Amino acid sequence: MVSEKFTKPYNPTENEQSIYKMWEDSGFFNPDNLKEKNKDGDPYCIIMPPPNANGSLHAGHALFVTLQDILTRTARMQGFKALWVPGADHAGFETQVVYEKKLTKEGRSRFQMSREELYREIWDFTQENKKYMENQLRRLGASCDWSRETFTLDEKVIKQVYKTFKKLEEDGLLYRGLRSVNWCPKHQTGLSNLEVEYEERVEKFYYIKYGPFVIGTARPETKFADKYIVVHPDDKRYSKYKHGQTFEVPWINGTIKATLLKDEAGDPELGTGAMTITPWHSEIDFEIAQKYNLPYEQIIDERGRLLPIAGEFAGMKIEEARPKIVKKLDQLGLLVKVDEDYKHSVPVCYKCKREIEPQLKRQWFIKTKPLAQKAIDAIVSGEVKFVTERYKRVALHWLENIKDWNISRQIAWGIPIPAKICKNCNAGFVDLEDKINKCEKCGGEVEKEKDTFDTWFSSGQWPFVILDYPDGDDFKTYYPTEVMETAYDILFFWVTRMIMLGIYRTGKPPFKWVYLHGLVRDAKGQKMSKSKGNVINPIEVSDQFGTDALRMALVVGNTPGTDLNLDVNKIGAYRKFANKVWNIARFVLTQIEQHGQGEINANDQKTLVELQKFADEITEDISKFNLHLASEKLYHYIWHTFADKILEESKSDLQSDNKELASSKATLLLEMLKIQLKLLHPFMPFLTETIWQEIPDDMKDEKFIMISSWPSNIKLKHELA
RNA sequence: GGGCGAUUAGCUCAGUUGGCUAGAGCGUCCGCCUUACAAGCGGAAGGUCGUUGGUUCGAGCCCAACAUCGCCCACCA
Repeated sequence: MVSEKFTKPYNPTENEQSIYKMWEDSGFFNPDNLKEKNKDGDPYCIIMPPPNANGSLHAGHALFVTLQDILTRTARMQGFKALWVPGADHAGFETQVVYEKKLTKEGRSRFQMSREELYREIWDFTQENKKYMENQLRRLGASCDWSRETFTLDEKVIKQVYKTFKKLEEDGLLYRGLRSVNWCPKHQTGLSNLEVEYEERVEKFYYIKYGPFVIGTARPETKFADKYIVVHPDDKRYSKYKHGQTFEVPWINGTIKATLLKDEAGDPELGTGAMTITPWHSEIDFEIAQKYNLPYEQIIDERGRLLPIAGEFAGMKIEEARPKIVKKLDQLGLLVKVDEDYKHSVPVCYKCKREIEPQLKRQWFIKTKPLAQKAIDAIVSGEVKFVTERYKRVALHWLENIKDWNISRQIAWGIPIPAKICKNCNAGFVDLEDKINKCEKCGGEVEKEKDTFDTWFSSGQWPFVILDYPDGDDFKTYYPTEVMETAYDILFFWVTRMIMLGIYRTGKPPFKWVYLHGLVRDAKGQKMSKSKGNVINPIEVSDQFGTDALRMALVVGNTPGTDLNLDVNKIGAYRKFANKVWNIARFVLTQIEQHGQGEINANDQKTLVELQKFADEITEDISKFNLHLASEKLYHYIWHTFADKILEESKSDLQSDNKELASSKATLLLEMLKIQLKLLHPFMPFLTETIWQEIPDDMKDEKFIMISSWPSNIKLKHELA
C-alpha cells in the first residue's frame, strides 16, 4: 500500500531531519564504509572551507554546501571513493572582533583581561558555536564525513603549522624585522595588506613653508620630527640645491636642521614636488629612511595619540590636534595655503573602518616570492586549473606582484608564534620545544614571543594538514584533492596561499581545480548585512520551504563566479517543484502497485533511451561544473517532459483493459522515475531519499538512493569544454 | 592609474564550441476543483538581446569603439 504520507503535499520539515540521521547513522558519509564499487573506485575529495566557529551560517555557506554536496554526492553514486572533509575555523582576528563586540555589550573590555583569560573565554565561545554550526550544516544536507572533522586549533594543526614555520626559517624564507605595519588603533594589532580597505575622503590639503621649500600634506600632525626633505633629482625647480645640502628651518616647535635628499621617490607631478618624510608612520618614507640609513622617531602612539615629541600637543588625539596644529602653523606664518577639497583615499581597518595608522613594528615576515613562483608555475602548467578563466588571471596577477607577508598578529586568539625574542637586541628565534633561553646573537636575555599567527597562515596549510601529511592514509589517497570550492572573495586570503604553502610543504598543489562561486545578495542585488536587515538565514528558509528548495534556488541559474541575487520567491518556486516530484512519485507508485511490473515494450524502450541520453547530458554538465545548467534541465525535463507529456500520455494505457499494456506502462514510469530521482538526488537529496524510501525494496538497487548507482555510464571527469 | 565583469520579457536571471521560431522563475491576463498534483492543469500577452560599426550563408554569442552600472588591484607627501 502506497504510504499515507503521499495523500498530503510534500512536507520537507517532516522528513529532512530523520533522513539526515538515517544517512549519518549508515556511516556512508565516510568512504571507508562504502561498498566495493566505491572502495575500488578512484578517490574524489573535497576539503570543505571550514566555517567560522563564531556565529551562525549565512546564505553563502548554504551555497557552498549545495555546490560541494552536489559534487560529492554525484561522485559517491558514480562509484568514487568520495570524501568531503568538514572543519571549523577558529578564525583568529575575525572571532576576536566578534567576541570583543560581545564584551562591549556586556560592559567589559579585552584590555581589562589577561590574554589567558580572553583566550579561554573565546575558546568556550567557539566550542559552543561550533556545535551549532555543525548542526546547521546537517540541516543543509551536507554529506560530509564527520569522523574526520577538524578544528583549526586542534593539536595536529598546530604541530604542522609549527613545522612549516621552522622549515621557513631553515630555508631562509622567514625573517623578523622592523617594518611598517598597518596598525589598527582600535583593535591594537597589525593587519596584512589584504585586511586594509580604502575609503574615499574629501579633506583639507595644507601647503606649509619648510625653509626654502613648500611641502604639501593632508597630515600636518605627523610632521614634528621631519628632518629630511625629498625632491626628484630631475626637478628643475630645485636644481639650485644639492643633494645633502642642509637648511635651517623654522618649524612648529622651534628651528630645526633639515637635509635635502634628491631621490626618485620624489614625484615632481605631485603638489610642489617636495616632501618631507615620516618614516615611523609611512611605509614609503620608511623605505627611503632605510635606503639612506636615516633615524626615525615615533610621533603617534598605538592608540592614536601624539607623543611628547609633539610638545604642547602631546596626548591629543589626531582629530583634536590637527586643527590646533594648523592654527599654530598659521600663526607662525608657515601656512602657505589650504586646498579645501582634496580628494584622496585613506586606508581603514576592514572591520571597524577606523583609519589605519602605519607604525614601525618588529614582526615576522615570510619571503613570498619563491613560494609564489612555484604557485605560478603550477597554475600556468595546468596542474591547478580554474573553473572560471578570469580568476586564473586574477590569481596570477596577484602572485606575480606579491609582497612579503606579515604573519604576526598582536591578538590573543590564535596559534601562538613559537619563538623567543631577545630583550637586548630584538633578534627573534623560532623555538618549537621551548629550548632557547638566551639570545643566539648577543647572549642577552630572551622572552617568549607574545604574538599569534595570522589565521590565514595556518588555514593556508589546511588541505595537507587535515589529510595528515606526510604519512597519513588520507594524504596518500586523497592528495592532491579534486576541487577547492569557495567564494571568490577569499581568493587571495586563502586559495593562493594554500597553493603556495601546499607546494612548499608537500611538493604538490593541494587541489586540481579551483571553483569560485559568487556572493549571495538579496533580491535587489544588495549585499546582505545585519544593519540593512536583508539577511536571509538559510535555516529559517529551510524551515519554511525545505532545504531542497533552497538548494535549487541557489544553484539554478547561478553561473560560477557570478554573484547571485536570492529572491525568496525563487525558493518558493522550487518548493512547488519538490511537491510536483512528490506527486509524480505518488502517481507512479500507485500505478505500479495497481498493475504490477511487466515487460517494457519496444516503443517505450525508445523513451528510456532518450532518458538515458538525458542522463549522460546531465553527467557531462556536472563534469564541466555546469551545475546551473544541470539543475535547470532536470527541473524542465521532470516537469515538462516527464510529467506533462510522458505521464499524461501514458494514462490511456494505464486505464486500458489490457493488463499487459497497463503493467508495461507502469513499469516504464517506475524505471523512469528511479532514473530521474537519482539524477536529482545530488541537488535535492532529502526529497529524493524520502521518495526512494517508499519504493519497495525489490524494485530498487540500493536501500539508500545516496549510495545507489548513478544512471549514466559516462564517468564524472572534470574538464571544461 | 591598471584590470575585470555585467547590460536579454515588468522584476531576478539562464542561454555551454555562432544554427534561436531567444528560455525559466516570479508577476500579468483568460479558462478550468479534468480521480497524481489548485503548491495544480490548459492557454495567452510581453523582448528591434545597452548603442554604433565590422566579420560570417547565418550573430544574443566573435571583433572594434562608445555608454551606463558594479567589482578587484595598486597608489595618493
